[in-house]
Amino acid sequence: MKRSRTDVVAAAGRLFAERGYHGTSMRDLGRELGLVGSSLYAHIDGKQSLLLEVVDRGAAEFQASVASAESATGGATGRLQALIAGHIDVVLDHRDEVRTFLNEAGALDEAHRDQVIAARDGYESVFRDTIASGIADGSFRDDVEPKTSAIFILSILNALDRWYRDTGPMDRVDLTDRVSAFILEGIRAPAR
Amino acid sequence: MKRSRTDVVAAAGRLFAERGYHGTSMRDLGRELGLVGSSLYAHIDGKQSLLLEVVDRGAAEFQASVASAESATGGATGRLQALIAGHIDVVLDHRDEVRTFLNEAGALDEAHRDQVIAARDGYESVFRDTIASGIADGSFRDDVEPKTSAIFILSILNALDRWYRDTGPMDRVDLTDRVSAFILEGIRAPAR
DNA sequence: GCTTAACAAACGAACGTTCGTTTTTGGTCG
DNA sequence: CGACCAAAAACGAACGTTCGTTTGTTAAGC
Repeated sequence: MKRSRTDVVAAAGRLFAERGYHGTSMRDLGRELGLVGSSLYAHIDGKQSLLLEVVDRGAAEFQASVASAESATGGATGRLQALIAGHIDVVLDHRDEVRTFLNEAGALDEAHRDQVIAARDGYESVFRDTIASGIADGSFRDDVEPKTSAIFILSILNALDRWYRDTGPMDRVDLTDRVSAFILEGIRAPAR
Repeated sequence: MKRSRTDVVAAAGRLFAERGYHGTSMRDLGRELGLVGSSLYAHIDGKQSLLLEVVDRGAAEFQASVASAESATGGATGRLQALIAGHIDVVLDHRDEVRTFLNEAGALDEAHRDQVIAARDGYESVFRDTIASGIADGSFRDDVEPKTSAIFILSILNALDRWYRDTGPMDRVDLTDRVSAFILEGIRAPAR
């Protein structure tokens, strides 16, 4: 049976996401593809480079998403909502790569791990800057801290894949609306 | 040098939290304590039972915290704030056990993993019920979903240990206030 | 001096990876 | 269309290493 390099990377993403890098053996990965472990080396350099490829794929999805949210209209609020919607789609459409990107970067060698951390920080800064500009133009409260709020928002978004299923009672538009409402309005009832 | 069982469990928590269960070898753990790997077996049954003990310790901290928040005053809002403050203290005062509890439960055998999942769900339900009672008495908006909101709140709280340091510019009271404000009020500026 | 802790050595199993060989594949030509 | 063939893919066996754990023995503490 002919397998392509892409098949191997996809299967690696699945297993790394599910069991972690150290919890996945090359023989496990082979079995996932109906192969014996050593056969994988016809397609890839080794386990570590496989992890790198999966993680890079996750990072690239976020980068593509943020690029397309650049053009959002509706001021800081509209821009933030576009960032949120884009993030949700990335997390849910590329679960395995994103999970690996978020949870298994620590298994990379130091140089690549530092790259991932820098990429995450750059991504976070887009949220931070959007919040800061919303404070400046009066869209957001002036007592929120951009840095802290950005982290709170990303904490919610990055945890979505742990519990949300497209097959559940809530569709993705509902989900996005609820996330946005929670972030923008909180849960307290407005004073009457 | 005399080591106690407690020392071993504490060191295991440290390494499991930092490198993951599968990323930590018994020889690594021995080295952490100035021992050779096989010496650990004078204190513990094996690696798996060590993981179980660390995870149980994390679960117990949450249980103790929720028990002491039972007596909070101030209606649903006060109760929720007490739950938040308690959760923050548990996460930051028991980082290693909590991290292991949250991230490494998948490395447990199925029976114990199911126990952990049940414990987490029970804990989440306290948040859910508090939110539901706050909706019922008018403290919270009536268009929030208790289940979804509880998950959002816990997503923020469980991610704290990834970025917050007590040594930073923000002390723990500040942190707790910012988290509470974000959850209760959101970030949007109130209409004028 | 008796219990407890730590050791060094060894166990079989599993790890990532290499290697030489066999099988499968897709294109080319009679 | 079937026969051939180079290239690619999969294999089984083996490598050196590391894994979790067991065992018998030595050192340390009350």
